[in-house]
Amino acid sequence: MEALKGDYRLPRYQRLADQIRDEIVRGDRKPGDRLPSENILAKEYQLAPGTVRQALSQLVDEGILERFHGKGTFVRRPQFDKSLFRFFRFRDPQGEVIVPESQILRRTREPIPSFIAGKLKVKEGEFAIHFQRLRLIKNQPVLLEEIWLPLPRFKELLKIDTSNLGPLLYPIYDSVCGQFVLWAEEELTVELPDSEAAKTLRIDESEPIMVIDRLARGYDDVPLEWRRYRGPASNFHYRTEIH
Amino acid sequence: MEALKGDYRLPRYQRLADQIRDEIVRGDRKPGDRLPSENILAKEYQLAPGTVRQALSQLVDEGILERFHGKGTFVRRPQFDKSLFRFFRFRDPQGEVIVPESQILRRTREPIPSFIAGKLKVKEGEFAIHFQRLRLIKNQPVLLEEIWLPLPRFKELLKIDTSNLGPLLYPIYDSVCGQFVLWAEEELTVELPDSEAAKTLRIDESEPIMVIDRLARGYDDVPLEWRRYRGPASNFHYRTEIH
DNA sequence: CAATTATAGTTCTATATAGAAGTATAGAAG
DNA sequence: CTTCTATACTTCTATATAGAACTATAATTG
Repeated sequence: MEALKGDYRLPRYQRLADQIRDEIVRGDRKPGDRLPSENILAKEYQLAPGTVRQALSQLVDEGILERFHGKGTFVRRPQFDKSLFRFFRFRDPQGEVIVPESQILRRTREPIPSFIAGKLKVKEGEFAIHFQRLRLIKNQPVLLEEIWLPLPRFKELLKIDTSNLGPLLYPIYDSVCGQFVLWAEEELTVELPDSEAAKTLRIDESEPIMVIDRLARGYDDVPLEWRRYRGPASNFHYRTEIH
Repeated sequence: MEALKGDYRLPRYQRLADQIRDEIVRGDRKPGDRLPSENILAKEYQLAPGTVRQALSQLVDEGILERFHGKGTFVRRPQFDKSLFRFFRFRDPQGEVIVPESQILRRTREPIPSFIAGKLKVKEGEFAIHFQRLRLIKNQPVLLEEIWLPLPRFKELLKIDTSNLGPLLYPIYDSVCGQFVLWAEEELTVELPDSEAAKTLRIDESEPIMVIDRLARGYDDVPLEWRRYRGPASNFHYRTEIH
């Protein structure tokens, strides 16, 4: 027999949804966990089954839960295997998704630059993890990646071995740090590379590069990761949907 | 006393939602129209109020209807005034939205090129409207636009005066042709301009340009419009969200 | 042992009902 | 005329209930 927390003036289904979302955000319920059945939740909270169902429906719409007829309701686990590159939008000239290899150049712990601190909503001077990765296709560099992760949250990442990290970091964030990327915003510009980037990408400094800044967010829209891609603009192919 | 059409094996709320969506797609109900109240719909179709409400909720989620507490349920009208450039994603270097003027260079009726016919799901050789627009900021060309519209659907557009067309075409599609853009997909590449485009944009042929292909879709995801933007890649700023 | 059947648990669909809360309008009161 | 009040209509919240449809497991049957 649980009690609903939160503002009593809000509708009951809303308060229940808030409460369950909170349990997930705080880590009390983890991706893959099954929730108590609708009927059991109804009894626990002294609500009608329909009210419970309405609360769960809202969380399903938010992408936090998923339901399976006859099986149960579960905290949603990202389908990294299914849509491998949910956020990876680069394509070859034919429009097919490319899967470049990845090679980690650096992993350091350093004070976060103020520009990125602002994006990640972190105090200036805080420490962060800084990854530098090179993405290659047939040993030809195609992308240079700078990745910044705020530090208390991702500290486990400093411990693990970087050599056997695959190209997909988001599943690692999930499994190692319990951090869960739900959506992201990206900004694209075309620039000329600085001399260091030109050298790493093995291009001339006069060749334009595509710059993609991404801010990835988790539950509650909290900023989790900032990254910047840089690669030769020629043969670049980016695809997106607007709703 | 109406009867539900559609496959009788589908749930009733689904059949009702399909039916109402169909009425909107066919133009029997137009943006801004108010639907009969939930109770009246329930009586008309011999359904429980909750079942009707579930059907309407689905259409609200799809973005086709909107509800107002105490007022009624309405066919959604796009908020062109509110988010002026819902699909316009170019920004200045500071990230602010730019509103370039627009100047229509051509409006012709011609056979649709096969590449675009495929995108618009139209038979090759069909006729279409082809707009060519130039977008300028302080009389400086920044974008060249090619717009293709399939012809039976947009025939009213051939009649109207092109001189007083504003920068926003989608409200025109809605008011003049009853066509309603709901979402779009875009593909970005960087290329070198052909000599004609270079001349129109007043740039050198060696200066890279950003190419954005957009396919805009309406109810039922039917392709409505194909357009291609081309503009100097420098000072380009594109922003999007991925979910 | 393998295949079928029964059973219990889950979500899903649907009905019926009641009152709260917001909106618009007509009429009364000042 | 302006303001308040009553009324009717709308969506919104909530309860209670029943059975369908789907899943997993245990028990039974061959």
